[in-house]
Amino acid sequence: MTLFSRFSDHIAAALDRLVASGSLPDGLDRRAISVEPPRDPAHGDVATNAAMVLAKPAGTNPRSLAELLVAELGALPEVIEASIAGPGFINLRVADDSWRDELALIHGEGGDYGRSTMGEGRRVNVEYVSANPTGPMHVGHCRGAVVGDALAALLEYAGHQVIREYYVNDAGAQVDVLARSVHMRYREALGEDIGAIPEGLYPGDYLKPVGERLATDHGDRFVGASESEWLALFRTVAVAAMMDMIRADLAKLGIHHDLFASEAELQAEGKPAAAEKWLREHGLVYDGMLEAPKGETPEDWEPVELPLFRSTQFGDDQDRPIKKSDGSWTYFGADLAYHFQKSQNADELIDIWGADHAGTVKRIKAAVAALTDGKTRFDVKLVQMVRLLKNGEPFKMSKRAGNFVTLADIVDEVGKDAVRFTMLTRKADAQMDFDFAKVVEASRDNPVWYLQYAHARISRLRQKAADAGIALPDPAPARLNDHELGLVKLLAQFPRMVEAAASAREPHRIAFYLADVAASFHAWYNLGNDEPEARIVLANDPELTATRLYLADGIGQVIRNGLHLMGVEALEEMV
RNA sequence: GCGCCCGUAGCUCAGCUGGAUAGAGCACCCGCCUUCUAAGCGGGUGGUCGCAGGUUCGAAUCCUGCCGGGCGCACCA
Repeated sequence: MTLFSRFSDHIAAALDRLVASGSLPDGLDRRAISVEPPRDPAHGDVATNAAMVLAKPAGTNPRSLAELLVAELGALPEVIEASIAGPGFINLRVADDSWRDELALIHGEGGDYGRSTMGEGRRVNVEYVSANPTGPMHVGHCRGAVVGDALAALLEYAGHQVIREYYVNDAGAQVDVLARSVHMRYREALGEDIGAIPEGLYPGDYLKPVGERLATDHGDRFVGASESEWLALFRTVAVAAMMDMIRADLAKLGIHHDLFASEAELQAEGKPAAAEKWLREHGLVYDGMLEAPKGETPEDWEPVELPLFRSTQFGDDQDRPIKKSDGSWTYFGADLAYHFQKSQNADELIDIWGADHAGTVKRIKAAVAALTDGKTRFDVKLVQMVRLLKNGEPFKMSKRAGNFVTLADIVDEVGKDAVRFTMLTRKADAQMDFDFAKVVEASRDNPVWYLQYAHARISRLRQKAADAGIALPDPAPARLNDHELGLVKLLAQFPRMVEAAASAREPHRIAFYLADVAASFHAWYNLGNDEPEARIVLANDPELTATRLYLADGIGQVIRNGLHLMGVEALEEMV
């Protein structure tokens, strides 16, 4: 058990004893109690707000409750000082041995140090990427892909059962456009001069191989045929090819989904119709007139009666159509059924969307609330835009039609690790600059590099000791000095960071924490530049060398665990 | 016009779901440095947390109203 979770238990037990002795009423809500390191290390190692949070409901004042708690907590063997500060904080100073034990725990648990049972096995469906199957992944998809993937890993590590899902929009008009575009390429493959791809179709070269394959497989029988003869076939083949391409792009980023849900299959199985029926029975879908769009009304606006979902009943601004006037499902109508389907196999749902879809959050939240009776927790995480730069200047995209900066381009340019880490160095809902030059720069300014450098340096230290022929006895943790124990205290926060990041669903917190760890490691290492006796590898003191390597390895372990969560490789040496 | 997101040091951003004296990197200033192989190291200056109210023991954080920026607002996706 980690130190901070043990102290949570200590505090809970102390409160239990106060309840048992009649000093505190039973049944108080303890969820707001925090157990965390104080901002200022001078205040101690562990602080809790328990007295302040519980005083009012307990009908007492923070100060006197704090005094009772201090008496309890101060009696613990591993607490060497318990004091009350400010309005009622309880500060605890923890015995050095407890920190040494924590370092041993890091070694003992290895890759599992930081893993949590917080999620209690709850099934969480994370839907991310879900790019339309009409072309390769481009930069706009990249950030959401990384954030979703890192969040999935984080939730898994924090004790959830995670389903990584991709919704394939293979039923809408855009895939018909794709099929027609492929038909052009098919004719081209058969020797026809098709000229420029007409406006409105997908012009990209990536459709050529699809056309060629269709030409090979089917000859010229669809050249002059009417669309009804080939559209479905071309659509199926094209979507499959696009999804292969998208999966390959995602694989470059190290992303693999568990499940690809097809909108077309969903519709073929009658899921939207079933959802509509259910909603109508509950008075949540009715036939009504669609309101004109807010703001400027389009000139060609015509009122029309459509089946509308009562999303206003759940906080949306207007009721939303689930079918178009031609009888086909709207995107929302199908999406509603899709979320219902997801909710049947998961306890919680998370969608990762681009910020340009912010306007549709309310309606889909309304739909999930309606269909699950408000019982399924559902979060939509909006991921903001990424601005591409090179040395601070806007990155110019090629002007060639149909050419854009693809995800594959970016990964090929700077590597998977730089892409993934950088995408996680901002809150998802804040805009971000991605500078091609800076993310691969070998300098302090570049957190990916600085972090991998720290890890490589740690590997190098062990190598150096071996090269110097230093025989390493068992480490003697008692010889860790205060500065070094301070590093252990920072490492001990990793499990807390995992839980906090997972419950806030903010994987970027791991990135900031790791950058902090790396900076602290480098500072420690650099002490040896001025004072030779502060070096980690000391030929004349094998025991101290072993002790310091023990700490260095602990730092390396936490860095590895954190990077692993982010899907970034921990390097053994810089190349 | 309405909705959502954002506004923190000169710049780019954190700030652990309401805690203590608001932090980091860059830039700037002052030192140091041919190193545990390494692309530097140490320290310092710098803030009315957009503005004004409110909630309470306590607010950058929550609520309201303004100001400023971004995104969205059709049966598209």
